[in-house]
Amino acid sequence: MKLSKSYQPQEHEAAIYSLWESRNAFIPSQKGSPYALVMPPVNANGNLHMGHALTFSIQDIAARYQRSQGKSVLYIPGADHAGFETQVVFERELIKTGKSRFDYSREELYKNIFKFVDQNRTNLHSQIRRLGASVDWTRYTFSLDPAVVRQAYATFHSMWQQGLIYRGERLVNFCTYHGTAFADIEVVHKEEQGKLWHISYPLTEGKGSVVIATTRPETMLGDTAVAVNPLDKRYQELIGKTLRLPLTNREIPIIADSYVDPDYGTGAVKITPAHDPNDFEIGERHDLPKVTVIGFDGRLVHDVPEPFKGLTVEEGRAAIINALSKNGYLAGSEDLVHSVGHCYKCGTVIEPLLMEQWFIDMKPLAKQAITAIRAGEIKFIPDTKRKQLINYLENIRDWNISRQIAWGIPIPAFVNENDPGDWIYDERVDQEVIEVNNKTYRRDPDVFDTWFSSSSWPYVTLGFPASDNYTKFYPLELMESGFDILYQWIGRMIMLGLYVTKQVPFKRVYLHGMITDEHGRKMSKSVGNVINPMEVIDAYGSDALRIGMISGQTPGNNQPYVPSKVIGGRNFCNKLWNIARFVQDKVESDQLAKLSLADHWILNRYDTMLRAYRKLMDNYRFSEAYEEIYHFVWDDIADWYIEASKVSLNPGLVKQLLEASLILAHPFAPFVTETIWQNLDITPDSLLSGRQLLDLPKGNRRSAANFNTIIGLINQVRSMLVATGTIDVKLSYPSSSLLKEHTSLIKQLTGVSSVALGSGEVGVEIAYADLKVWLDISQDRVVAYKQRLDNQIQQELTKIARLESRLNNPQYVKRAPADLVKQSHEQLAASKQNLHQLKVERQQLAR
RNA sequence: GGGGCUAUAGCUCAGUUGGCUAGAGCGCAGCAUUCACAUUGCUGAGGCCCAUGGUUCGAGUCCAUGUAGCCCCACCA
Repeated sequence: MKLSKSYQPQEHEAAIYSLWESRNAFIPSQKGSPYALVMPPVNANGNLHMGHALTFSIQDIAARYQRSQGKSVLYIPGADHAGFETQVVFERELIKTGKSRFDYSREELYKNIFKFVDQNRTNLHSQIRRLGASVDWTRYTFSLDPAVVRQAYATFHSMWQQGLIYRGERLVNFCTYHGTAFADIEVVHKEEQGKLWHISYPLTEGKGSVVIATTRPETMLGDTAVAVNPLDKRYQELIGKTLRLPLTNREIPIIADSYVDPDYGTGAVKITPAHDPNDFEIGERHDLPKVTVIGFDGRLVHDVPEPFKGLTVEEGRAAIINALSKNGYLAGSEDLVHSVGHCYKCGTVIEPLLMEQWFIDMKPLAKQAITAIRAGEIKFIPDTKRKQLINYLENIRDWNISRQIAWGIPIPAFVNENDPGDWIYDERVDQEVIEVNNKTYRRDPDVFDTWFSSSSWPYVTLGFPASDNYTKFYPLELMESGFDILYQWIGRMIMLGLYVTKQVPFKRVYLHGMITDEHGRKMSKSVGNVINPMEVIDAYGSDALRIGMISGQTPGNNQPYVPSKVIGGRNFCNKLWNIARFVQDKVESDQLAKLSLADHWILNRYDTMLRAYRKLMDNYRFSEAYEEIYHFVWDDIADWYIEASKVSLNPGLVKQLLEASLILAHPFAPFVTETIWQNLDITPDSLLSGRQLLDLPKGNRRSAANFNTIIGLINQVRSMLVATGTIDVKLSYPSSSLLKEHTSLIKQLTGVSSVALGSGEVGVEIAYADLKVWLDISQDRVVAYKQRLDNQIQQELTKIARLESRLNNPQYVKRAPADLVKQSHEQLAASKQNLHQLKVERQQLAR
């Protein structure tokens, strides 16, 4: 097919992806050493966003580059049921139809969400394809696939047996709107303006009272003690005595605990073990009863005096303050800013509530992980994330894995109907009640935290425990993810991976930042600055989006979405396209002619660039590697080599260079490079995808240097022409074979009207290295150019001064590496030579 | 309270173990244009690399302190 005038991505992308799939291009080659990476499973409840565009671009560039290195690359796609997240999205849809989750049984809800997710998944798959991700669809994994569930159960069971999982009544972070508990890590803390209330609790015996300070007066109804610091002189006498709890008349003890800070508030703290994590611990230490006064609906319940029963926490607070004040118990208040936990989805204040849940004892797991990370078994890009993760692991707390929602993997545990302490493991989760040893057991209605199952991702996707894939590809070479889930996913994968497989799950972690809008603000619907990656693809093409994501990108930092970078990428694709058009028009054979100076030059450039490119790609420095290939294609090939080819064509070499460039650019711009490949009759049956980098012959250095001199001279002439604003200039040159050979090129690229051999000095002289030419420009036009020359002379003089002082410094000569000193000498010599030339030229013009 | 990040051209950002005469894209100014490409070509302007001190022959890069932004963790009642 004849290539159109410019690259139109929309006309080719879909067909190209289908071609790759139909030719099994992304199934591991089985040749070469294995290289595996796994796509972080996409939440199956919405559309791809810019973060996905970034993450898949990075992963896919790595995957495609490794194929070009001859590796057997496995890149596994997947989706996550995303338990709570998805249920929230689904609920929002339900509310639009006038229903709520309470209109359905758990089973019905589960089925409906499954349907919703299933539709969404197909949509997501097509979006992943549009981004060009070279994933092996035959190994696609969904987090509710039997294998994933089986592994979650196996891990749960074995941890339970080893005592790493326990069930206990603890204070959990409960969202009263969503009706479920969360892990500590999922709670969002916000600074809020609040009040510290001072309340006076009278002594049971005798006169006097103790004034306590609290931000949550409503929980006083559940107080079971007041604590003071054992060393606090003010309260020394009172320890062991009792107080009468206002509004309830319950008697509570004054206890001593070193947790209490005598300098904060009044130095006396009310203790509510059922509603505050610290109080819970103090309660455990002092064996205090736990009085629950807030229910799972967020209302005051249970052991609460009548007037307050049924009020919300907020209403209760006001009512209690009012009652305390009326009865003379309120001793004052002060403003304070404190941090309050909120549900990360709906913003409801998280209530610490007593609840029985399944917990994982994280300390031993974290310890193993820290050891492995410290031993360097996992490389972090950037390395600072390693320190952060270790810091987190060192302070880790137990992980609550129970969730009170419908959408998720049911916990395979049953409790004896007649003995709440008798729990057994059983996988018959499709039954609510089972009989074991003539006893009736009822299923735990809860489901696993999604992260519990997704933390097994690196090995479940490979078919652990018994599969060739697992043996061959585990541990993964690369885990690429956003740094926002460093703790909840990366950390847990490492811990569970070590626990289950006895190996680290991956050798390298690459963490990208968040995509913000152009001014560094988070993309959010309410601000209205969200950009849909599919619309960017519609407008500029998939390759352009990938390049926009990757150029100027560094790991570990947030990065703004900058449209101009996408446009730059689009333009680059078009540049490749037009180089291909030139080849299609002008190159009729693959005959390799005798190498010209330009040929030697471009081969030299290729060699230099290829080495830099490889080194950068091997070190996951994609942005810089892209710059290498970008400048090679645009500056070297398009601006110089193709121009030289118009004068003198070496068909075989032009073609080879195009092929080589396409292979190099392919990881960044897979669609346009493959489209060109398919349309150019170069090896028609094969795909570009998967081709290995080409080694081309090296150019002769002297020949290359000679061509470089021509380039320099052309640049000088151009500069002069622009500075003098002249047209229709005749160029003459003294006898020189180098110049003679390139007269056409010089004429074409400078735009002079003629290039001819001349013996006399006409007009102004232009010199570059050992070449000189004359331009018939009258002396009076060169004022601007003279100014430029003067500037250049000045620059050269400062440079020489700097180099000389450096070389006159005996310490430098003594201590700097020898080759560096040698280089300085060379630079100085070159500078002096250059200065001389500039001066000669300047003198010429001065006449 | 603990941990971490950022500060470089008008904008958005690169700059690996110190060797920099500090780069890119976009933007800006001027010129060109039927010849692969206006998704173009050419020429150019534009920077006390946040501040101060230190280490070093040499610091954008390393160290310390400070200033200004930002993120994460945490049980300040």
